[in-house]
Amino acid sequence: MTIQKTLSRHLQTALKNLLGDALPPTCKIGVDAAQDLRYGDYQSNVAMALARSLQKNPRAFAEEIVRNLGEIDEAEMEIAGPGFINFRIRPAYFARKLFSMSGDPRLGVATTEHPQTIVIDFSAPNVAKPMHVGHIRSTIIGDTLARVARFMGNKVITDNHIGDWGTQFGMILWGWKHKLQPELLEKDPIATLLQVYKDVNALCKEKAETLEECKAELVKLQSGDTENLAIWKRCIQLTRTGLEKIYDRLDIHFDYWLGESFYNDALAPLVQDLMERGIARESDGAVCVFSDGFHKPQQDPFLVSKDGQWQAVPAIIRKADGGFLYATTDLATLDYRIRQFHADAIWYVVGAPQDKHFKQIFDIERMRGVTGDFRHIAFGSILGKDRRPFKTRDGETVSLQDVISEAIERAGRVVREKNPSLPEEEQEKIAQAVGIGAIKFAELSQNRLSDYIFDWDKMLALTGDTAPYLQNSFVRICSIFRKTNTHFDAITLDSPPILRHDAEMQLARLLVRFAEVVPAILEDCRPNILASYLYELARSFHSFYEACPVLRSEGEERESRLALCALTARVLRRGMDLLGITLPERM
RNA sequence: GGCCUCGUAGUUCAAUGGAUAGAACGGCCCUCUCCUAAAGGGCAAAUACAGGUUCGAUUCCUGUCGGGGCUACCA
Repeated sequence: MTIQKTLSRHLQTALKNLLGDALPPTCKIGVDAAQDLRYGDYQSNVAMALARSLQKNPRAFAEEIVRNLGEIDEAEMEIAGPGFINFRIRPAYFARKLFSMSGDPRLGVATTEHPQTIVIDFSAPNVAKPMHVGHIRSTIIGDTLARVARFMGNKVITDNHIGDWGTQFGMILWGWKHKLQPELLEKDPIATLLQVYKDVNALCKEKAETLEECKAELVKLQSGDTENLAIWKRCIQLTRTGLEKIYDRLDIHFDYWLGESFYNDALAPLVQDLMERGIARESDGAVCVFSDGFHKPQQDPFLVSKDGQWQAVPAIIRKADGGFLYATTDLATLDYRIRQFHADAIWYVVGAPQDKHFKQIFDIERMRGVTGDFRHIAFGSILGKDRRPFKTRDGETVSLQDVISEAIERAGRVVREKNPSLPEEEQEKIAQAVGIGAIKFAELSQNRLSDYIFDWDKMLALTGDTAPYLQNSFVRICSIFRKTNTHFDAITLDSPPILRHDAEMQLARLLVRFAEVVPAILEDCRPNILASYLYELARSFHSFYEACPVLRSEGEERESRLALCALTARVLRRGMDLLGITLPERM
């Protein structure tokens, strides 16, 4: 059990003793890690929170609680400020926690009490278009959430819902037939397809007749024309091959690649069903679902004023021309995931601008009686230097491939400079771990909802609050263990470590919190709390490393410090694994 | 117009309603005979504005100003 929970239980007992039935059953007994060491290690606000409804003085009530608790093994308590109960954990208790943690492969992290089947939908690039920086957020955040959810004991299914059936295929098909240079296609399929798309797109703006021809190609494809289907399949295959290369480099993998086209046959029956059940109806020739969730302006995010009348913004599921849309496919996809995967939860890692779309989808499912934990895990936009979102429509943005290559190159320059004696092969491996780690960590250490400005130097920075800083702390530990006979994994403690130095205590304080931090990530799907925890841990380790000699200390102090290093290494490795970042043993 | 969202050091980002608002980069000082200096230790520097709720507000509510997004047949 985490320290947080242990202390919380103590408080609960005390409050029951004091209040009996007067204790509201829903009362959350919060115990938090203190933000400042002056106030101890953990703190609770219950006294202040309850004082008002009990008509008691918060400070006096806090004293009552502490008196009722009496002496506890774990910590000393004191009342401070307006009624905080501060806990100062006894070093011996920290040491005991570290001892039990070091014998646990999960490092104290409990699995979830209610394991679920969770489908996570992320990345989802379009066919025939390369991934650009805009895909970084969904891809990296989604992958980390999948890793964490899995580690917590859930059954996780990752699904790359690629855009393989959009209207862009009209242009691509036309371009394939009129513009394609086969030799270029061999060399770099995705870039060539993108160029074809861009050229045709430009051409369509000039010549209306080309646009018409493109539309005709799309209709042919959709009605099952053999030639067009073959080209379409080839495009998907080429794209997928190219994408897999990038995903491999990023060490990100999907259980399924069920793109939009997979659901084609399900769309017509779905619309039919929704109409028969009275959920969808025709409006202006299109088939729409008008959400019934809200009806008053101000409360309804889907209401819009049209011709002076308030009316709902519908989710259109069939166009007047009979075509289906994004919303239709998403409904069919959700059905499939419930039916085939038996999903309890479906998480969509998709940008914040699509907020309304998902509200509509989830609302329609509610109207149909489909239940589940559906979440739109939104994230902010990546902005250009001008603070405006990249306009992906023009295709003028930075490709993900370029970001990755540049990152590895920059890291490579530093490795060669810092560690010229290493074999070239190993230098290259380190450059990969450092470069890709830097990209991932830069993404994961931000609050997912904030917009941020794309900046090469920031995303690829190698000093400061970055992956290499964390990797370096691990490397320092490996370096210590290279000079002893044991590997850090082989360390087994006979007794709890000794914590005398401030730096040792601080490290201990952070190490035991790993078990509190990991489950908290999924409460709000925020990987950045893990990233910032790991950064803090690495910082604490670096301080410890400067202040406390390990190999040059003696006796039980040496053993104890070795144990602290070993445990730090294991927490770093597990934590970075949850973030999908590789830790090199030297750099 | 309506709805959503954001506004924090020079810059880029943090902060489940908690105590003296954290970092990083940049700037200015120190520290390699010592387990890797991709490091450590210091200094200066910020909550857009005005009200309200609360013992306590960067966080919740209202308004103003300013950015961005969405607002029926693209995905």
